[in-house]
Amino acid sequence: MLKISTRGQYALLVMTDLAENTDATFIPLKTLSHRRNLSVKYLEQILIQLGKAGLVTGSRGNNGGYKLSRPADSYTAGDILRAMEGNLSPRSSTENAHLASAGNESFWTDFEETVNKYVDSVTLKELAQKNREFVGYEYCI
Amino acid sequence: MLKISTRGQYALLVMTDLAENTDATFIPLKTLSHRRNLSVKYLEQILIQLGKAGLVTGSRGNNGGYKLSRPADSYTAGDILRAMEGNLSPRSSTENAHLASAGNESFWTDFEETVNKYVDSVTLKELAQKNREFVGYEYCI
DNA sequence: TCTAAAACCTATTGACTTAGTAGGTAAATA
DNA sequence: TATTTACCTACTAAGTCAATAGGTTTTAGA
Repeated sequence: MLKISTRGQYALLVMTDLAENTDATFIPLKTLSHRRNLSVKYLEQILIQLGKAGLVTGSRGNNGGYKLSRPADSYTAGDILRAMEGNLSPRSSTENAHLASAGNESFWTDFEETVNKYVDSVTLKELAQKNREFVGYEYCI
Repeated sequence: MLKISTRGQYALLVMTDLAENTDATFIPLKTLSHRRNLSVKYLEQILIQLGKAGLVTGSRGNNGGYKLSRPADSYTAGDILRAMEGNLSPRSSTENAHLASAGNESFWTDFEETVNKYVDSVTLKELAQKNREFVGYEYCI
């Protein structure tokens, strides 16, 4: 159905939260989960996956938590979504012989390319900035 | 997972099959299903849905079948996919309050717009043409 | 008018995916 | 040593989706 999973969407949100934290401190899951009103256990799965993909760095124990592994402007939205969703191909990877009518193969590869090009045109820094603007506006009400 | 359902993919294939039929005759499901090696009953669901969307016209009884409702170059791939998938929004329509952090709202609306713009840039006629070229090539082996 | 061929309709199953929960282990700090 | 945190692994309940199946209605032709 051409949907990005909620996990992918949450990942994008949490990454913007981490991006707002410019100093090198770690932010614990508890704080992040509270900000987004999600269970710690659920967010955990997302951050562990982001960690395995190298996008965030975790630190255990007291004063531990998560932070971005790199500067915010070095991430694209695509980096984050692909880390959660796998590739962004509009076709299932389970090869289906019936569907392999290679006539419109290029339609699908171009489709995927279009999607990737878009999500890679937006940086995490930009997302965080927009988010901050919006939150600011919200607080002004 | 950003996938187009197999039904959507089949729909695109079947529509190209119908597009090759330039005269006004109806092609029965039996023929179409044989060409794509799919069960009649399964293809049926797809064509009924395409019919309800007005993309194909069915005729019952002897010598009945399906044909395109309009000339092939008046369809875009997007018309066909949306008829099968509903809208092509990368987010689920079931509103999730947690995810409504409108900061990156524009990211998602632009995402959808990018997808729609792409799928609407390809006409059924072009798809059918590519398919024909490929089949020709295949037969030459 | 009968018969066959076709579209059309509605339900169901079985496999898979996914959102969210839960219980536990390992590491780091105070 | 105790607390705080990340990290790991499993599970469940709901939903989606591909594919099958049994039936009804319409149409053309014999």
